[in-house]
Amino acid sequence: MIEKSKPIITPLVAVDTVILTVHNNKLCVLLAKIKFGPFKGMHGIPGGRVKIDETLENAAKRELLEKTGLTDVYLEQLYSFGSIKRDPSVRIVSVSYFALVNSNEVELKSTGKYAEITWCPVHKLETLAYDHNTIIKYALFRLKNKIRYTNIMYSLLPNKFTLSDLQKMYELTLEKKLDKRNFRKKIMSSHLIKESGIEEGVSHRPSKLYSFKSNHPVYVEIF
Amino acid sequence: MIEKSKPIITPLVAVDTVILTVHNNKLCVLLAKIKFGPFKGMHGIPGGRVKIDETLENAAKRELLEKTGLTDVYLEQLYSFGSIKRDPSVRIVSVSYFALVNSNEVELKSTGKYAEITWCPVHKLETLAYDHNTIIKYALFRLKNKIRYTNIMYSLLPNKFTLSDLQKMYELTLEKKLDKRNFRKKIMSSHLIKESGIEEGVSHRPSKLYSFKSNHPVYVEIF
DNA sequence: CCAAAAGTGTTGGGGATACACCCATGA
DNA sequence: TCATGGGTGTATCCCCAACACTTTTGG
Repeated sequence: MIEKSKPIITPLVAVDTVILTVHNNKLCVLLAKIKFGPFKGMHGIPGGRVKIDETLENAAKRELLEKTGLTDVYLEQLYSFGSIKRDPSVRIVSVSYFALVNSNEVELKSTGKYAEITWCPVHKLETLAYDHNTIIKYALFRLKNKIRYTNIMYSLLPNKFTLSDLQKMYELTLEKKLDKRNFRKKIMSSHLIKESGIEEGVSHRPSKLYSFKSNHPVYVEIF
Repeated sequence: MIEKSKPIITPLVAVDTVILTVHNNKLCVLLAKIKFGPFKGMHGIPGGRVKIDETLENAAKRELLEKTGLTDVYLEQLYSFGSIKRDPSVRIVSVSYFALVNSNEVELKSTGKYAEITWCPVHKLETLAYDHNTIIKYALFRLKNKIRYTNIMYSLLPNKFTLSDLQKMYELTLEKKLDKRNFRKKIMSSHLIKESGIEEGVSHRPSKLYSFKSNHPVYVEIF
């Protein structure tokens, strides 16, 4: 399987992962400051070469684990980008993924290749390395659509949450206010979540807590 | 950019294209009989390695041109498949595309790598080479969804067509009968097509001909 | 009793579905 | 005049959007 003494005439394969969360009441993406190469000093989403003996998804999971310490989150392949000069130094095809994480469960870790790692609001992005602005836009587009007919919000929220929490997630993602009564009707009629206790220690009427029935993707019309 | 005397430790990159059409009143996929390699003798969708100096989309267009002689058809990236053993002899990541063509405009051409090329009804598929059954299923899923909110049927039909022709395309793709009156109302209110003459030489009331206003993808809610 | 967020019902309009008959043409 | 497919309108239902007040708790 391994050929020797041949020039590389194939594009290389990398995986780039758009890791999204809600942090400080804003939809954010995980960015890393790049230490080496043509985009040294710029920020970008984490990524790296796919090893010969790992699947694309496993490469994305490896990246995710390194940067966030998380394993069981929603992860989905987005699109493959193959412009010839997206990396000016070498021909790389990037298979992009997007992940949804709950920022409270994450401790950001820098690793060898990156200088620092931060959450950056998706609507205040500087110019990023490679074609990463494009990739993030694509991820946001996909996310906006997908929350209308799946339960993938489970991956953005803690296990138990209030309906107001959930509504806020939808509002931040869709970038618009939603009507509270209609929102609740739709969510409840989707049967994706179940009651799961009562909030405590708040100085107002305590809300019911809910949790998703499934922590795996389920497809149902919601909106 | 080209490194010498190093073992290849990166997966190779290929493009596989699901070419769909309506032929003999059935939704069909273009299959090719494979001449060489581990799947010799089996059928599969056309594909091949991506060259170092061509984009993914251009690789798919090249494949399409070779097999069908067509250039200006609807072509969209589907998904990238990267199982480690999808090709048992070498690690290949396949970026899949799907295309819609009008079978009347196509003359199928065999080329070096493939023994024969045929249209095969998508619901009568044998077991194909690689993971090509999976890829085709994925393409059909995408197509079924996409015709509900885009004009991509333009690529499956001749330039001028009747509303009955169009309805038949939808029915074959969605695998269900549609109500004629409601279908026409929805299509007309989408404003995607325009009147374009009258049918001639039929032994019944001649139908109006229509054509798509745009032969490029347009997104509009239809169904 | 006040502040703060939770929780809850009704109405009206628009779009989708269901359904059946007349029309234009060639043979 | 008949066979063939082309072409059209209406009634109903359901879903969605719009909208404001009461409830519960802690301080």
